[in-house]
Amino acid sequence: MDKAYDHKKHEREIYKKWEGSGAFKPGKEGKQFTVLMPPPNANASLHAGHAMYTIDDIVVRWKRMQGFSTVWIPGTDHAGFETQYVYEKELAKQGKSRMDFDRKTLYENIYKFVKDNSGLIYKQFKQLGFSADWERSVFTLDEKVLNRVWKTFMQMEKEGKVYRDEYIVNYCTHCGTSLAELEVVHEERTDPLYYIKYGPFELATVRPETKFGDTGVAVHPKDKRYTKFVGQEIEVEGLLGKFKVRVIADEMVDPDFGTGVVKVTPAHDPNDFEMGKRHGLSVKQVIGIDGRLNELTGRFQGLKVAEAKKQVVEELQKAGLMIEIDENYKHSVALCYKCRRVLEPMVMPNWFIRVDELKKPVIKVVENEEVKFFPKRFKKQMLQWLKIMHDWPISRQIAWGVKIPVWYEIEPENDNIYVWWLDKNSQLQQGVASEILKRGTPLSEIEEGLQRVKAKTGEAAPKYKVALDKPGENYLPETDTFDTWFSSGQWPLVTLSEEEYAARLPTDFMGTLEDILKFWISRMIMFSLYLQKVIPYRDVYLWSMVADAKGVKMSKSKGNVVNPIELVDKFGADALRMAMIFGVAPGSKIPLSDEKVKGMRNFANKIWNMGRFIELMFEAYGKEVEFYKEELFRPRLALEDMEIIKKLTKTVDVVNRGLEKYRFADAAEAIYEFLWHQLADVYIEKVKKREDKEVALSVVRHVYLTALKLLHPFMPFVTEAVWSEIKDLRKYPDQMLITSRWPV
RNA sequence: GGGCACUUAGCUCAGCUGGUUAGAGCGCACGAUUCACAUUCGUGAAGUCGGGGGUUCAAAUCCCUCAGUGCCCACCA
Repeated sequence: MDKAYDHKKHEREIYKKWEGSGAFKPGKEGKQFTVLMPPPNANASLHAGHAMYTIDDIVVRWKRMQGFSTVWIPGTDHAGFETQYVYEKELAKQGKSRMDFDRKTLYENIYKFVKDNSGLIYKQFKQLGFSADWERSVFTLDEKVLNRVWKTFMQMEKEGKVYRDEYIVNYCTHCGTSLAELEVVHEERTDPLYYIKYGPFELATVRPETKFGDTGVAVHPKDKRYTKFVGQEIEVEGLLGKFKVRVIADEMVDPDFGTGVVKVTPAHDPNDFEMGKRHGLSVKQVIGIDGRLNELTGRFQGLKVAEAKKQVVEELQKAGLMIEIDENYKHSVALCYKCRRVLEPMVMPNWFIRVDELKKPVIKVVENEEVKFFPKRFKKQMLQWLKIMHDWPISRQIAWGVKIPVWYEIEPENDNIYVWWLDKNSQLQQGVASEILKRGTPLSEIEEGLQRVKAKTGEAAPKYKVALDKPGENYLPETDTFDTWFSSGQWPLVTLSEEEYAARLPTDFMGTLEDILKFWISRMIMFSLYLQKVIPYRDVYLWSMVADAKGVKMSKSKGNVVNPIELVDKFGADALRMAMIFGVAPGSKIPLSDEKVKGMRNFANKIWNMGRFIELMFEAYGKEVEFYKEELFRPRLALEDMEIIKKLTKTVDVVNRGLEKYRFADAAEAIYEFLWHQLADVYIEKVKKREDKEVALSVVRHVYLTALKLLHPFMPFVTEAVWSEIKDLRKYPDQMLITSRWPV
């Protein structure tokens, strides 16, 4: 054996051996144990967060050694919005944008992009030693997933759980899609608050540029100052001349804010939208999906929102309508979580799922702990969120995703379908579908270059059919795609085959990052209960962010991002894995530093050298030892022999209990302490002085081999490496550690 | 504004349902070492357990309160 453990010399080879032996496949015997891998983005490369999948691997290896028929099913996610965003950045480098492509081409290009960039993450997972059954890998755009997702949608549509509605959504004019509330990030900003003259009132607003879309003005019902105006139509002087709005009284207005008067712009503010709905105000859209003011804004048409605001403010001042400007107004603004631009609340048609009924059983299984959360506090977080969860907007206006299987019927006399498409010369065109057809453009041309279809909702909505294929001549497809979580939410049902449901559902363990608790965990429980009347898994273990040595969250802007693969190169996979676990409480941040990983590399080396020492001792004294394979010299054991055996038994116990409770650090620390400070520092030092070497060696061999098993789930490579180096000292020299029996 | 955590050695953190000298990893100081390992070994310094109050024979551990930090949610015209 070499003097020091060189991970580079062993890791690759050992992994090949495992994989080639079929060790990652479920055994034919034993109870089923199933773990699903949270699918990383298909085109992603490994980041520190992924390294935490180590926890899943520990559980899987542990159960496999315990004799369960264990399988860890991996997969990748198409990650709709995330991926399209990355792709568009690539496009921008070539001076192009998504607007240069029809939808079909854009999808195909992204598909190719993803294919070209996928595979890397699995390679990296393998470098970390993950023992998943790679041949079972599922991609969320695989045929079987698509079929399942469409089937689900059709069932929900049939049962009235799906509806279309005009709804105010957060729209990112840069990314070209609406976002669910969950995807919105809020940021505290200081912006000017404008006090303007507004008919008989004065009022405060941060968005004077939306004034063109005002259809009402609101006061608090109990605000005596304004009671006499309620219900009246008032005339307001505006930049485009005078206009009339109705005064409404609504509880939502805070009489203490500003002057206690609010202008109501239902098309461009979520609260105003709600208020408008309550009082029957009309919705007047003045900002388009391109982020520019539209034809209803006169000379301001075509200006981007920020520029429009500037000009409107100037003109209000000139017109004497501006009273004062508070420059230090603090409020939070909604930002796109991806591009960090300010979102534009916008009214547009969306597909929704009614969650009231669907979430009830979810709340039940969380409350009575059929699904258990580790650490426990996430149960509360989950319940809190489930209770306020409202209808889920599942449509996204991006090309990269699972298409919504719906077709709209174009009626000759109806203007309820609006389309954007690239014509024969690749020029972007838009207009009302029925009118375009009347003007002689064939439907086939629109379909060919189709970018987007926007169909009205409510009474004006066109008839539609739910179908995968075009149901008739005069139809245009829905161009929206499903929210990524709509497909990944069905993960347990698509990774397992239907024949396996009975045996492997619920699955046993789900370890994932806490920040997708609401996006993903909740939806999986919901879909599994709705579609199969079964919970998707019994135990959910949430891990937290991987942070730097100081406990600060890693981020590119702070420059403290650690690349796990570099650490693996430097110190070995075992060292990184152990560093992720050691000294980390469940649910807390995981501080990662070179020093820590280095320390664990030293531990790996210690393990190696203990093996080396034992081998050398057996070479020197082995001939005299009746060491019939892993047996102890029971009748001649010394007191210190009994002691170390007792300590081993205790360690087995602590490791088991730690793993059972998902207290991985407890388990890891116990085995670390035992191997290094009990076995190496104390017992082995005594062995050197023993006269009855044959007895001591039988003990050291037994204890060491057993301890290697305990350590294997945490540090699989080095343990497997020494295990194989000292094969002649073992009873079954050909047996691999990965499939050996867990000590009891 | 509502909720959930956290505040213990220089740093990052363990200390479960209260009970003998409060622990680990890293770091630090001093020393050792041809005999498995310098990716080593030994010895050691270092904490009034965020502040205040309470319960108890006994509190880092339970309760109240104050302060700070982090996270989740809601909302901000």
